Amino acid sequence: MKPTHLHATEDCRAVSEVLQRIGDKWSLLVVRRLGEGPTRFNELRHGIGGISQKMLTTTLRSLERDGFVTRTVYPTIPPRVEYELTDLGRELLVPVKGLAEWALVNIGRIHQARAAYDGGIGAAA
Amino acid sequence: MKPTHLHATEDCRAVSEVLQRIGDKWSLLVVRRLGEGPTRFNELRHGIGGISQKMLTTTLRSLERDGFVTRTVYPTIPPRVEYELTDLGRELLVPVKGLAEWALVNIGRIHQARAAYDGGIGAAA
DNA sequence: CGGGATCCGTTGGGATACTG
DNA sequence: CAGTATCCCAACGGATCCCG
Repeated sequence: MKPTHLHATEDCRAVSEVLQRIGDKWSLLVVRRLGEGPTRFNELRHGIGGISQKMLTTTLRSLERDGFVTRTVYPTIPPRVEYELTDLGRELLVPVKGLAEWALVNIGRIHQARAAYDGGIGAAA
Repeated sequence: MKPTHLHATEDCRAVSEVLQRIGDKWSLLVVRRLGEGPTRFNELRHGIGGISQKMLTTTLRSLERDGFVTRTVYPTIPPRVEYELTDLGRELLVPVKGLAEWALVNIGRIHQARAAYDGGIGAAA
C-alpha cells in the first residue's frame, strides 16, 4: 500500500477524527502516562496533575471505548482499578511520538510567530 | 538531540498544545488543502465542504497567527485573498502524514472497538 | 478508592445578516 | 469576493456532592 496520494477528503476526515479524539485536553497526557505501565485511577490523577476526577473518568472511558486502554477491576475492599494500554494504544504512541518530536522542536517557532502576530496587531492600531 | 526519553510532563504539554491546535474541527483539512498550493478564500470553502464562513475565517486566522499560513491580499475589485502554507506549515505536514497513515490503517480498529464497547453496554443491560 | 450525578461557566461552532 | 458582527445552541470541562 503506497500512501503516495492520501489526498482524498474522506481520508483526511478519518485523520481529523483521530486527531480530535486524541487532541482533546487530556487524552494524550493519559496515554503517555499509561505508556509507563498499568496505572491506578488516583495514581493517574496525581501523576498528571490538574485533571479533575470527572475528566479523568470521561477521558478513560473514551479511550477504553476506542480500544486504546483496558480497564481492570479488582473487587477488593477498597476497590482497585487499573488502566493499561492495549496494543492499539501502544501502536498509537509511535506516530504520536513523531509528532511529539516535531512539536518539541518547533513549539518555539509557533510561539514566536504568535508573539509577532499579536505584536503586529497592537502596532497596527 | 536524541529523543530517547521525551517523557517529561512539560514536554507532553507542548505536544498536547500543538495537538489541540491542529486537532480542532477544521485546521487539518485547511492545511491539507493548502498543501496543494496557494488557494483563495471561497476556493477553500468549496474545496473543503461543510465548513461555515465563520469557521474558515477563524481557522485561517489561527493558522496565520501560529505561523502556519500566510495571507496575501490583492487590493483589486473585487478583492482577492490568497492563503499559502509557510515553511513551518509544510514541515508540519510531514509528521502529520505519519499520523495520517496510522489513522487510515487503524480507523477501522477504532470503529470496531467502539461498536463492541457500545454493544457490550447494551447487552449488559 | 473509584467513580456517578448534577450544576454551571466557558468555549466551539453553525446560521444569518450586513459591509467594503 | 472576503470578510465582520450577532445570535444561539451544544459540547467541553471544572466543582461539588453522593454512593458502593
